[in-house]
Amino acid sequence: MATAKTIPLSKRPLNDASAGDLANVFAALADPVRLRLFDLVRRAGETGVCSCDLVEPLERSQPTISHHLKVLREAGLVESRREGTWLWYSVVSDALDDANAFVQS
Amino acid sequence: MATAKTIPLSKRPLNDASAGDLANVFAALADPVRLRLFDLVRRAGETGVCSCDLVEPLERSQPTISHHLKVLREAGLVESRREGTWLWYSVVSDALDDANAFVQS
DNA sequence: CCATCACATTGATGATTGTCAATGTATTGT
DNA sequence: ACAATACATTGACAATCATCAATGTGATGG
Repeated sequence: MATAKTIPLSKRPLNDASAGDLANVFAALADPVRLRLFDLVRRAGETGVCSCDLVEPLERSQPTISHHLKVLREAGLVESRREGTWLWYSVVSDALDDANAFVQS
Repeated sequence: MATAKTIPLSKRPLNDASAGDLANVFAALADPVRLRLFDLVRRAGETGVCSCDLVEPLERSQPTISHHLKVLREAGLVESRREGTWLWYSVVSDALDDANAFVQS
């Protein structure tokens, strides 16, 4: 007899926990400035981009950019590496896998 | 000589307008209840699902569900069709195309 | 016409958010 | 040690949001 446990994960409706996790990722992308930030970081590839080069093109104050980068970092979408006084941001690979799977199907 | 106009759209950094549109879509998905709502509606296929069947599984009040469905509708992700006193919700096909393209690359 | 059912709208409340000026904290070069 | 640079944190404010109780609206059936 078929029980809930026999239903493959992908066929089961979203439970509250997974929905919460996914919603956090989408929330990180739910702001124009953060979307453009992520886009710029992603374009920079493995090398990444210095956050000092992100303030001007986005026309926001330095604290605002810093705040948005923190949101992206805490959502697991980007990571930073110190190089002297600079911070280089790059995308976390596979960070968008769940989001991708959800939006795809 | 290469000018900005010769760069294909997909290779250009996100401008503010497209970022705003995309952010609106992600904002609609940035809530656990709405994610699960969208998931349930999508699972219902072309037929769609009566919104009366969405209140109980999500454990929210009827006005709250109604509010979230409105958000999804205004984001262009779902549409509704009247059937007597009921409203049947179904997904708008291709509504996630832009989001998919962004998350994919 | 009236009661009922399905759903939307209103109004209120507490929580979260985007933004910036001011300030704090590392790190580097002198 | 000091000044300068890069970035983070704090504190404040207006705006938006998720939620629900109460109420409104529109369709159906008797």
